[in-house]
Amino acid sequence: MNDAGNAALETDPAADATAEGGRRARNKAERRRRIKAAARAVFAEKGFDAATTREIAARAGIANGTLFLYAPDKVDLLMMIVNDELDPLTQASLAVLSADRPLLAQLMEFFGDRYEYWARDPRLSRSLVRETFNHDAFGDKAGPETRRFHTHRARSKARIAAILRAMQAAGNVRADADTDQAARLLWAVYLAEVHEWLNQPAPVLKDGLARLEAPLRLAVSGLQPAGG
Amino acid sequence: MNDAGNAALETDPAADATAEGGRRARNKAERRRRIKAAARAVFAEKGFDAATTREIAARAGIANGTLFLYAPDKVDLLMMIVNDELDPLTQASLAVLSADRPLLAQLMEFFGDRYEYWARDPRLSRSLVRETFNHDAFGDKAGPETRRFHTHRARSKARIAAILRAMQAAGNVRADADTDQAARLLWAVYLAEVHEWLNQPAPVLKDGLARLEAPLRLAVSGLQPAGG
DNA sequence: TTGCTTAAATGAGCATGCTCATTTATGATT
DNA sequence: AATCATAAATGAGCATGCTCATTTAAGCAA
Repeated sequence: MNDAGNAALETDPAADATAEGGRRARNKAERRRRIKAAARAVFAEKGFDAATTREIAARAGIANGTLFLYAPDKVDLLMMIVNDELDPLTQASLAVLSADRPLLAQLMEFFGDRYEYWARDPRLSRSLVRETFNHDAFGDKAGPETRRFHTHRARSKARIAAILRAMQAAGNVRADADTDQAARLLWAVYLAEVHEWLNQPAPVLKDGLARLEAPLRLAVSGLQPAGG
Repeated sequence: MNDAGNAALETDPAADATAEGGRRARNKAERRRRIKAAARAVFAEKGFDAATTREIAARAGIANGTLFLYAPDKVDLLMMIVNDELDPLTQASLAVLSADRPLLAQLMEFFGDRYEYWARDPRLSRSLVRETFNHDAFGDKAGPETRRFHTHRARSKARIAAILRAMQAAGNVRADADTDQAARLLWAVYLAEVHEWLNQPAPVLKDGLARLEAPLRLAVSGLQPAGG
């Protein structure tokens, strides 16, 4: 990994500690990269529960204890990976929301992108959704990546509420609806449905989306302007 | 525990194996009782996570391994207790549902009973709700008490759907609504809200119910007959 | 280069949920 | 009562997530 690592060349520290910081910083970044890759691989192969932190550490080429200097617990390893993959996707999905298009269709697009992601590795997604519900304690025990996940989820929820407010201003949503409550409702439906969908032996994307659309439509119908 | 247990009196098996079965059956029942009591106590004192199966076994006066002859895993111990306490409550709540009274009020009563139960020991309830979401695997790995819990939950959901159908027949719910989907929606709201409520440092019953009513009202409004 | 300070890595070890080969109790048979 | 078959109980032991005292490496000053 470090091809300039013999003692003779090591006399000048600057020779190795270039550009982006010293050796420490670079070693740390490199290790984090290897840990992510190892965790990704082992989780994919074995699933979250069967994966052991020992195997992840071994495959990353580090000692067991070292792993826990980079992630406070196993869950945070999973969140680390999922955050990296899900964040850009979420950002893209949120960007195309608009006040001018039908609410249900937009919701289905937004949630559909997530369903598509979950469908790529349903077993791992099932574990993630499970851990999502754990949200244990009141923030104390959660690792940084777990917190990141929930922060971004809250942002998404808020963004949906904002769109609802915009639609309200445009007259496409009942004026007397509480948009925050409505966003909570919609998200609750999404969570419950995705949970149930992923708890099937072999979740199929299309089936999941169909199961989602029905209660979502029902929830949306309560938001229609009077006489809609 | 067995006061006729000396050898001299043991010559006649019938002297001890009375009424409700032989010694084996009675020992088993007695042990199950002690295990339940021990688990109840330890869970209440330490919370689910901090409670150890070793302490439960010790307090029940049995060996460690014996515990797992009576419950396949720790979660099933919790479910055993909760089922015993929650089942009568659920049955009573379901019994008073009727097609003639306002939907929202009935839902608030039904879910309110559960909130009241959860509020008695929020820490333990939090763990239970968390495990509820685990519903791991496709039924394979779940213990009998865990399965009992989910069966009864499904029954409750079905009962709500039935009430919705009755209300539909009475003209109090939109004729074109899918009552099964509607029940799913309502239950999803309940789950999401109870989850969020219990994840606060000190959940207060009234607050929780207030937070529940809002999105529930919204969901119900989508079920009103046209022009309601 | 030599010390020295501090950050980082290490791996033995702990706690705990659960298993399983062995031991013990129970009930039936003679 | 003696013998046997089977159900049940036992506790040593395993796997694994995580900790922490100890060791090693990195940066820096002289």
